[in-house]
This record gives sequence, structure tokens and C-alpha cells, in this order.
Amino acid sequence: MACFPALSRSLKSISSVSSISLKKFSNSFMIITNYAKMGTSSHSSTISEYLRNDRLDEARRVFDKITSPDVYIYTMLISGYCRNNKTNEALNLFYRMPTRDVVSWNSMIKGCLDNGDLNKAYDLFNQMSERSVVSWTTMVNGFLQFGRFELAEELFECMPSRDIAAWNSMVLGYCRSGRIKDAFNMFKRMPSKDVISWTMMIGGLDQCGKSDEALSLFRDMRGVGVDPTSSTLSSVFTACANISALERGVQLHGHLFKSGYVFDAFISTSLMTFYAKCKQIESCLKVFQENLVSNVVMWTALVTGYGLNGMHEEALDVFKNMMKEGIVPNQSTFVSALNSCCGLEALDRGKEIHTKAIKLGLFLDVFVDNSLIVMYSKCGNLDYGVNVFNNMNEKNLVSWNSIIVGCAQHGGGMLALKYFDQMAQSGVQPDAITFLGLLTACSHSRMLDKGKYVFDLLNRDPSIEVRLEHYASMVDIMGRSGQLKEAEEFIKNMPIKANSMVWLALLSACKLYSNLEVATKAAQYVLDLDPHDSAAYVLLSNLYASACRWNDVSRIRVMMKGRGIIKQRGASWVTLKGSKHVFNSGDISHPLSRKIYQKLDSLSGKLKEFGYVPDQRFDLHDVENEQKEVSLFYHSERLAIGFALVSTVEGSTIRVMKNLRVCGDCHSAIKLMSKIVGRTIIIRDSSRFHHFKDGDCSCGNYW
DNA sequence: CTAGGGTTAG
Repeated sequence: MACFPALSRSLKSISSVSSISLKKFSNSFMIITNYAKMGTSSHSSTISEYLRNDRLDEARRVFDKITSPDVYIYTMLISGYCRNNKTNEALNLFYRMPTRDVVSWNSMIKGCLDNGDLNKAYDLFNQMSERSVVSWTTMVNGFLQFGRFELAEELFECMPSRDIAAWNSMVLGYCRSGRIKDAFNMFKRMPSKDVISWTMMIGGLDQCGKSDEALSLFRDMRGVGVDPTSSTLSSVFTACANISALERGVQLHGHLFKSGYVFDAFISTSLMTFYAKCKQIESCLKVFQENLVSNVVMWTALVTGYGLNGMHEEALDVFKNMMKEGIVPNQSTFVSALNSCCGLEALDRGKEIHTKAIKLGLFLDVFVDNSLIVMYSKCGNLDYGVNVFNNMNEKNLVSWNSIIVGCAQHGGGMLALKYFDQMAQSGVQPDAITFLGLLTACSHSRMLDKGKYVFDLLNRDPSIEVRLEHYASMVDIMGRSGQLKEAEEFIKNMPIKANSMVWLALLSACKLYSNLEVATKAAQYVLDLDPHDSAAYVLLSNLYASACRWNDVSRIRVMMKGRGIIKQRGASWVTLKGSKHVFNSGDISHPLSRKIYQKLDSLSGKLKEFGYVPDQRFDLHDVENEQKEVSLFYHSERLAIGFALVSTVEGSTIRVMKNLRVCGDCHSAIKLMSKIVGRTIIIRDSSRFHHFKDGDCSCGNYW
């Protein structure tokens, strides 16, 4: 209220304007307009044509030639300036106008609002001598858009007359800021509703996560005989998509189809997304193919649809095809395509798409850049992600979260904290994901004190809900530092009940420190809470094995068998020139197998010279239970590295992905290998990235 | 396209 001390007073005087006088006013004005139009119609159409193409300077040149431009032409130009964020030019013209009508005032007010100047807009509004219902609605909308709900309400209540559009503005304003209850009250209060009112309310409910209520409101709407429009149906299909209401959506789709409904791009796109989210990718494709028009949004929906169904190759094919068809991808398309690169862990493909984004001038788009950061870090190239991040003009919460999480996954704990500092300086408020990233960073870099500090910060921020993931991460941090008892106490003192994830973090730490006593308790909790968590069995079994408690080892194995728990088979892969080369332990199926084994054998000789002694414990009962008879030297990650060594340029970075954890013996061997071959070897295992370089690993040997 | 209210991809 502080900004607008005069509101209540001015509203009182304003509200005395009767709707009757407003009507008279606009009628008489229409005559003037039409008269004026006749004299300058040729100029007016030229200017209009220029403005349509945002050629402001040319429009202005024509305008300047007119000796006495009428209100209509002035207003046209003012609106043109406003649309192109040139409020000052618009205002200059506005003040220069010999006479102003209600439309020019309204245009100017809207322009100020669109360019972020609420004060100026309200100033103008107050200066008006005659206001139409549009003036009021524009101003109400302004307050709503700026989150000034009290002012919007006050102004709305003061309106001398309200039409449906005015009411709809209130409903929409509330919906857009998540005030769904207020929106619904307003909706119910409306003296009469049109299809737009219903549509907005349906869409609003859906966007607030109340998709089922949205669908039942749609039923109500049909019950009172209101016919849906394309907008309504789009929102309805989106609601069906959001709650995977396959049957409901299919029914409606069929019904519309049978009634000969003409599907426009909006409905088709929402239908596609509906089918994609319901895992009906064929139907999604069918809608796409059957639609007569196709635009970038529909193509993007198809790219995303394949991505949602895990068909990332297909998604990228669609991305390629759309460009072949001459459709120019936009930010959203790039976001989806890059997301599929993540799904494929295909750094090369990601780079290609990055190059295309640059060519299309989208390299400073915050959404594209955020996706690039995630893509690069997930595909194993944090440096490129950092580079994108550092060059961004505008960074939002997602940008900061992406870079912090990226650093965390790559073991860059200090870097993550550095970015957190910068984030605070930039004034972006952290959220639950930021803190999860920071805690992961501390855990992966074994930073106990920093971790405690971060956790404390999190707890002191009342706006962020501390979730189980945060607790699990904190347990991880304490556990990796060997504070097993403390971690156990911490879990017992949690304000919310720990789940299996939290106890599993403790169990992992017990494995690291061979603490059977705490491990037994932790394992009990994990298995009680989630009897199908195979990780818990594996950890426990390995713990018993390293303590040579073979009876317990076989007891666990029997238990697993009885409960039908199968350990995942270890696999590692390298993506090279778009193809993925997958290796299992002892694999000899790859065409280059002979060369790979030769390479590894010659390397193992050198490894011994560097003092490497194979750790047979991992051979007998390693974390992934790769076949015992297979020598340690041929674990899947080593085969993948061998492949990369014989297929890539000397000195280049090697990137390997693995589905399980790297075994301890491989970890020591790969460290030395990185030194011997003079290569950086980056391995992403099931929980993080390891950067092997010069005989060392970024994980500090705890992972 | 001289002014106010709704829809699709992310």
C-alpha cells in the first residue's frame, strides 16, 4: 500500500463516473475516429504495415510526414513502441498528442504495465478524466500481475460496472499466482460466466495440481450447456495428461473425432502430450501425423514425447527431421533435445546441438543454457558446463542449482560452495534442490564441517522444507568421515521418520569403515523398511565377507534368493561417434576384443612396476558379483577403458559410464593407469563421477 | 495491430 497512499481517496472520486456517461462518451468518440480515419487512411495503412513487422523507425518516418496526425495514428504508433519496450518514445508521443481519447490512455497504461512500470501506469490511470471498463480492467490486471492483490481487489470492487472480462481478469490473476481458492470464490461470485471463465478455472485448477477437480469442473461446464472451445479442450487434455487419465482422454478424443471436430494445433499438441505422458507414443505420433498444420510447438511436443518414453534416439531423429522440414527449433525444442542427449549420455550429440543453438542465436537463452549445463555435466564434461554457466547474462535459480549439482556430482565440493557464495551475492534465493546439491557436494568431497554448516543453514531457512534426501545426505557426510555413532544418533533424533534411503547411507558408511556392529542395525532398518533394496543385501554381504564371516555371507545370499532379489549385472560403456559400446565383465564379443585384451595385458605389466598389487578380496566378492573366474583385469570398466585407449586419440580424455559402483581394486588400478597412459579418465558410476588423473582420483578414495 | 479476459511444447 505504501506506494499508493492515494488509492482509497482517488478511488472514491473515480467511482462516481457512471457507466451511462461512459457509454455516451465512447459513442461520440467513434464518430470522430471514423471521420479522422478518412483523411489519413493511406498513411495509416502504411504505418500499420510497418508496425506489424516491428519496423518502428520506418513507421515513425511516415508518421512524421503527416501534418496533423489523428488520435488513431498516434495511438497506433504508441502501441507499436510499447510492444517493442520503447516506453519512453511512447510516452513522448503520448504527451505530445493534441487530444487523447480513452483508447490512447488505455494503450499507454498497458504499455507501462508491460514494461514493468506499475507506478507510471497507475499515475496515468489516476490522471484520466473518463475511464472505460477497459481502463479499469487494464489497471486491475496490472496490480494482479505485480502481485498487488489487495490493490487489485480494492480497485475491482470500486469499478462502476464490471463486465465478464473484468471478472475473468480477477479469476485469472488469482489462478496465475496459485491462489486457487480466491480464484474459485471469484468464479462462484460471478453474476454470469462465459466459456472463457470456465476455461480459465479449469486450467487454473490443473496448474495448481488439482487436475481431477479440473476435469470435474469440465463436466459441470458441459452440464450447464456451455460448449467448449479449442482452449477449453486443450486445457482438459493437459489435465488428463497430468494425472495420466488415459481412459478419460481417449474417450473425449474419440468423441470429438466422431463428431467431426476440426483439431487445431493447440488441441493436437495437448493431445500429443497427453498420449506421450500416458506412454502411448504411437498415438502421440498418430496425432502428429494426422494434423494438417505443423508448427514448432507440435514438433517439440513430439521430441519431448519420445524423450518421455525413453526413446531418445528417436527424439533426436525428430529434432533432425524437423530442421530438414524447414521448421526452426526454438528454446523449448533445444531443451527437449538436450534432455535426450542426457538420456543417451551422448556428449558428442550434445555438442552438436549446442553448436546449432549458437547458430540460431539461442546461446544466451537461460533455458537453453540451463539445459546445456545439465547436459554437459551429466555427459561427463563439467568444464564445458562451467563455461556455459560463466558466460550467462541472466542466471536463475535453475542455473545455480544446475551448476551446483554438476559440481557435486563431479566431486567439486569447494567449487560448489564457491558458486553458492556467488548465488547468495546475486540475490537468488536457494531452494531444497540447492541444499541437496550442496550437501551432496560436501559428501562427495568429504567435507564434514562444511556439510554441517550447510545443514545448519538449511535448518535456519523456514521457507525450505527439510526432506528425507537432505537427512540421508547429512548421514552420508558424517558416515564418510567415520562418524558412524554420531550418524546413528542423528538419524534417531530426526524430526521425521527415517526411510530406507537414510539408513542405507549409514550402511554404506559402515562398509567403508568395516563397522559390522552399526552395519547390522542399519541393515535391519533398511530391510524392514524396504525388503527389496538389493543394495542393502550386497553391502551387508560384502561386509560379512571382508570379516570372513562366510556363514553370514551365505545366509544373506539365501535370503536374497528367497525374496527374489537379483543383483544387477555390472556393465560399462563408452560412447564414440554416436555409438554406444557396452562391455560386461570378461566380455569377448566386441570386434576389437583382441586389441583390447592385448592393451590391458600390456598395461597390467606396467601396473605392477608401479607397485600395484591386485586386491583379491574384490575378486571373490566384489560389489557387483561379476563372475568369480574372471580376472580382476577384465572387469567391465577396464574393458571399456581398454576400448577407449585403442580407439581414441592419444592424450584425449576418456569417458566411461558404469551402472554400478566401481570396485575397489579397479579404482586403484585405474588411478595408476591414468598416470601410465597420460590420460584423464572420467568414470561415472552409480553415484558420481570419478576423475582419474596423474595417479589420483577426485573422489579421494571414498565413494 | 489504437485498449481489457482463455489454449499447446518446455
